[in-house]
Amino acid sequence: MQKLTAQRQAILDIINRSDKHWDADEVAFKLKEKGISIGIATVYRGLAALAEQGLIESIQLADKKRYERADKSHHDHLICTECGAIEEFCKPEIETLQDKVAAERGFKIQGHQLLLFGLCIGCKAGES
Amino acid sequence: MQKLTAQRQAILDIINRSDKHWDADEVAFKLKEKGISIGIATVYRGLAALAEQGLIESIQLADKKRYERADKSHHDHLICTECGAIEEFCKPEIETLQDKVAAERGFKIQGHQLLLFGLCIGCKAGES
DNA sequence: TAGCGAATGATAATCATTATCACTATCATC
DNA sequence: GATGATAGTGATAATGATTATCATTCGCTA
Repeated sequence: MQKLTAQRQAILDIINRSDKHWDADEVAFKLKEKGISIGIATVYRGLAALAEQGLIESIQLADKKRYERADKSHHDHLICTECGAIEEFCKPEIETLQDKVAAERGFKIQGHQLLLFGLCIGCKAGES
Repeated sequence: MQKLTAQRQAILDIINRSDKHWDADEVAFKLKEKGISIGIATVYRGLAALAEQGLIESIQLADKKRYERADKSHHDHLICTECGAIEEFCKPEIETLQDKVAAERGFKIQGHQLLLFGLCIGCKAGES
């Protein structure tokens, strides 16, 4: 049984207070900044536990995992390959089509991940 | 300028001859099996080069990259979280919606990745 | 108060991937 | 044919995110 310990509450608090997509290091740094001392392994375990309990959301990028607040409606992500900015979007029609695909194949969906890679409006403007 | 060296041709040949989704280790093992000796770093570089040239396709999973033949029409993937099987599907309507989302935000799409996670038909049947 | 399961923290280990570096192959040009 | 420029190779060290280990500690319940 997972526990919501003081350390995990501190992690949750940081993530809940912003719209950022945090990685483990950033969370650890923020904790240090706030004068809270938590081992890096505990940060990783805490993030995994919170995500498992549905208290935060996780997205898996190529190199690392990032976590964000869970109290938002479901959405997917646009990722700028130039500056790394992460934007969110919501397109229920896409989800509907995904469900249809899965149903056609007798596949029981547990989750999905849709990432769109490209240039955000700012980086597109700065392109040669 | 990228070159299609003998090593890279050997790698390409392996991938083109099957419908598997290969990771670097599997390719290296297959090469060894065929009596071809290629350094592991060269396998990684070869796979990256071939993908960059569009001769093979790459998909980024959570833990590692996998590569597959490029001479298939575009598709996305269903991944069984139980047995690791990778199925392919094609849903042009989803791509259209993705383009629409990007256009709405002035985002210039370079690529995308859509993964559906769940239980394949076999594993679903075997569930308790 | 004792005992149990879960969590913590420091640190070592893992694993895919990338960097380094000395050397080689290819190819155009002198 | 020699020379250079450029890219590739292979062995191996390094990187970086994450996970495992293990002794210790916390919060509970019997």
